[in-house]
Amino acid sequence: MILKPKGTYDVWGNDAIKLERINRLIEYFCEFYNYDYIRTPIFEAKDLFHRSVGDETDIVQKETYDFKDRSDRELTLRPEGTAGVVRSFIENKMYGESLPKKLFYNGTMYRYERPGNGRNREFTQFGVEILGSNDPAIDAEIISMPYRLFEELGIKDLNVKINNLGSKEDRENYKKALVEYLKPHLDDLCEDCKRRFEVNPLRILDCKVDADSDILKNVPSILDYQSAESTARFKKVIEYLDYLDIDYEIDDKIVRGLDYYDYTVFEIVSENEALGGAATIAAGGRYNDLVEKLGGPSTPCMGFASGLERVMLAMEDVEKNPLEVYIMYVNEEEKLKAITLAQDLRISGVSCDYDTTGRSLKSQFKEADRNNARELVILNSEDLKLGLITVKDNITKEETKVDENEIIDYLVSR
RNA sequence: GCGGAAUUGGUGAAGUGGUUAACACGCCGGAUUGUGGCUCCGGUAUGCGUGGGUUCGAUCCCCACAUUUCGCCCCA
Repeated sequence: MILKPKGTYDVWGNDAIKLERINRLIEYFCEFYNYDYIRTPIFEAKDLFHRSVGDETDIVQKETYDFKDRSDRELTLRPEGTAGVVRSFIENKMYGESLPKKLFYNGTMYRYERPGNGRNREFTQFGVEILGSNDPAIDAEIISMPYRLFEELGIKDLNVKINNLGSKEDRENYKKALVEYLKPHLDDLCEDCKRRFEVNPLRILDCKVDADSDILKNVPSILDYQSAESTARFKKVIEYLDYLDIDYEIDDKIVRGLDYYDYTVFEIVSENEALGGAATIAAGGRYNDLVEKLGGPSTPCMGFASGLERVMLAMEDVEKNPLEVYIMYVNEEEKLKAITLAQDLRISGVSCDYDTTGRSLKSQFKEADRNNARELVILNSEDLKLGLITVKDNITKEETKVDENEIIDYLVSR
């Protein structure tokens, strides 16, 4: 038997029902928030991700699927969605149109990782990007939109964590202060943090091992190293979130793993057993320098991405929509009637089905119940001769004999 | 990339170096000669992750690989 490649998975059964529901809600939300759908290629030039996500990040260092095509072009399966959208924004000169450009995408991403619960090599992200506005109201919308979406999906125990990384200069100033502070304590940090100290000291804030140590508890806060302008901006974001009635928690230890973030960054976390405790189901932030860095005009942007596999895990099981009509028959004459009746009902907008495995009538009843059928049509040769069809309400168990010519209208009306 | 655990039928699972690998659920059929969901009876086609090895003999022991899962790393 040939098995699916490691880190991939099939969506079917209850997961498929969940995914359909999520996708429908995404489209519904995006329409009402005025986002336009964008689809970009699943593979892009390798350089795009090196220059956007960052050469030194783990994602690019060890997780991308890189390959050469037959003409030796260096390509990479997209590990995230923002880079492609920004590339498309520049390449198609969308900056020439009315701004801001509000876009959403929903598709598969690829990272060569160790698979685990809610973590796959091929996974699906839904995300939103707003290009061309630095209004703090955008920040508030980018945070509140997925939050409301998750609420609508019935996900409980949502928690927003938010931080302000400020401008590049703000971060450089902070980095200096942080290094200064940590230097004398270096020996007391875990091995990973010693490495991070050299490569990317900001990420030490993320460390789980040392999180409870006094060293990290007393670490200088990045919020104290912001310019007046950045601090005022962040205050506005917070104010808007308050007005939108979003629960959040300012966490000055959040630094994201992608290099392009600045100013507002956030995570939406779900406390959920299926996810093994707390798991980030969406995250994002501002990236005001990225468009320029990739060769476009200076354009402030913000976006988020949400891993649909994790969203599915955080959701309760969903019931399949019940079947409206199940048609039962035993002999060939009745079967002919069943087939034509089924077609007529389906065209009339009534969902229905009938047996095709030669089951006994008893089993057909069971199958109808498995489909949660609301109405049972029980075909009977004797009745058919009189032009009658028996309909049984599967909830009240009441039976009615309906004239053959009125059966469609009768079932549509119910 | 590092470390641990797991892998038995449609599903959940018990079990043993040697004739028919339990039990439960599900499913199918019958009792009910065309109206079920309860009950009872019966059935469920060469099934022990894959490939090697040890052995007279392996589902059970050894090795490798694959997949899943937990922790680390990282992230959605």
